[in-house]
Amino acid sequence: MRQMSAPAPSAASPAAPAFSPLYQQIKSLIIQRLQAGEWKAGEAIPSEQELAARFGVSQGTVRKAIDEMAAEKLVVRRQGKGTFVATHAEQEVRYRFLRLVPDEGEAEGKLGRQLLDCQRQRAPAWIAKQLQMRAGDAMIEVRRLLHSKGRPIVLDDIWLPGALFKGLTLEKLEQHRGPFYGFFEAEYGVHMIRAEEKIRAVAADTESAALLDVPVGTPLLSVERLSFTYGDRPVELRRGLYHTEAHYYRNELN
Amino acid sequence: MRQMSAPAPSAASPAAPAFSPLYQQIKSLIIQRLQAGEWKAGEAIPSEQELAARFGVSQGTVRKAIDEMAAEKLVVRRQGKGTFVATHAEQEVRYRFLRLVPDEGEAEGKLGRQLLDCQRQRAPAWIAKQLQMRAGDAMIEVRRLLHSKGRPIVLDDIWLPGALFKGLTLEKLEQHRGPFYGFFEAEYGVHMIRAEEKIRAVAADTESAALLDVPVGTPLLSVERLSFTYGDRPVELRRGLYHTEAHYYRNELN
DNA sequence: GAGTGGTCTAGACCACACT
DNA sequence: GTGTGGTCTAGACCACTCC
Repeated sequence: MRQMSAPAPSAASPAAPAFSPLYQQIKSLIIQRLQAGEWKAGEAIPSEQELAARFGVSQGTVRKAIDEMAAEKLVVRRQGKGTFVATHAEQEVRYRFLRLVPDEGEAEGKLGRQLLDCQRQRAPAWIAKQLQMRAGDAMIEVRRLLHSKGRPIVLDDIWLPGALFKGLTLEKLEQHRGPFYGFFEAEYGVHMIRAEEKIRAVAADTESAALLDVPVGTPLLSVERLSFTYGDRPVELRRGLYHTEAHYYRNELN
Repeated sequence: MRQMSAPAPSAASPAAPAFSPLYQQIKSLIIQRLQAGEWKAGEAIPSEQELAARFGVSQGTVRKAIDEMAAEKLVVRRQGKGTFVATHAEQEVRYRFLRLVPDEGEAEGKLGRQLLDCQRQRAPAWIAKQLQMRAGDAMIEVRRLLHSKGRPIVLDDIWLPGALFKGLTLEKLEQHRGPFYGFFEAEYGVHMIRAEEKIRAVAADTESAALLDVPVGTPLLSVERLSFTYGDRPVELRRGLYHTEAHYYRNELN
């Protein structure tokens, strides 16, 4: 592989220079292979030496590519062992995207899970738009409650593209233990690597109030999350209603 | 400077190995100088070559130290020009810590600012604890409103340690244009480099409802922010109440 | 001991900004 | 042109894991 240089001025390339450093190109190639499922979640990818040989670049260049991927949490480095495809199934990073923390005792204990519903539907326009599908396309909706110390804390409404999650049923979800994202990786090869959340304060309506066991009108945190897989493809939309009486949403600003 | 190696087994060092890579030591040294105010906000720090010579290490080692500092936004690299002390005063990063976004039109227009109050007080226990001071120590409280398109959106209550912000008055705050954090840097040498937020949904009480021009009981986002300067020293506590009818709090998960 | 990632070095060359 | 950060290389050695 050779450094891509700036286009010659005489060449017919009116717009994008399409230039990028070697290590970025290497990074893209590795991500392509990740996306293709060449290595499964939790497995080791080839060593830096081997990748360097394979791509015909120095180890330092591969290293810089992998450094960025580690920073983006696409992979995890382990000294002496290798570099591994990141997974939501591991103990340390379970509920990586859940920022809800109890007021007392930093470490949230085990969360109880109660599945309410799992239906095949046609995507309404506002959901289809965010998931980059067409209105009316097949979509799966899952609803569930999370409990902490026996009390309902989170009411989640989850929407998934039907094309990616063929055969997903309530039974399958119930059989699986642990977070959904670990299940999605193992069962459908869909890795959530990044998400955007829109947070608002709303009042509980009659249905959510009943499910969360609070009076109608109670202020709740509405958390709308759009999750992305490789290549910035949106693959999940969910809206959570959080009861923040004894919990809070924790965020770090840098 | 030489690599600090693991302690000899015979030496009397029962606990902490106190080992760290060279580039981490360099990073600490540079941060110490930042903290000491050797270079002011927005100024250039010495070139990588010069720092390497000064510390007696290779340029690559200094580079790695500065890479981390750039990732933590302590410093900003500019190719061809140099490396600069990060500042909240620059146009691009103003309101770096404010995550509130209007529903329509990603780019928040100019925010109107209305100062309500600035008082010297004694810190109550719950504030003193978070700011790592003693209850009863001198503290400054500032209250303000932020407006968007003429409507009040944010009600902020800000608490600062009196010892660090001597002579801060309502008049001084009013004279200054732009975000508080730029003002704090320029006037008091206090750089906010990181913050933690605790977010909940609450109901507007009579006072906040009046100030934000909403009915009592309206769900509001309560955002409690603890900001830190170098060395993880907490130097500001604020609580904001956000009206999220036409705005939302945007967050990115990685 | 062999294999992996982690650190450090020295030097070459490129891209960019100022003057 | 000079000086800055940005990329790439090649090689040495260290730290950790597993056999």
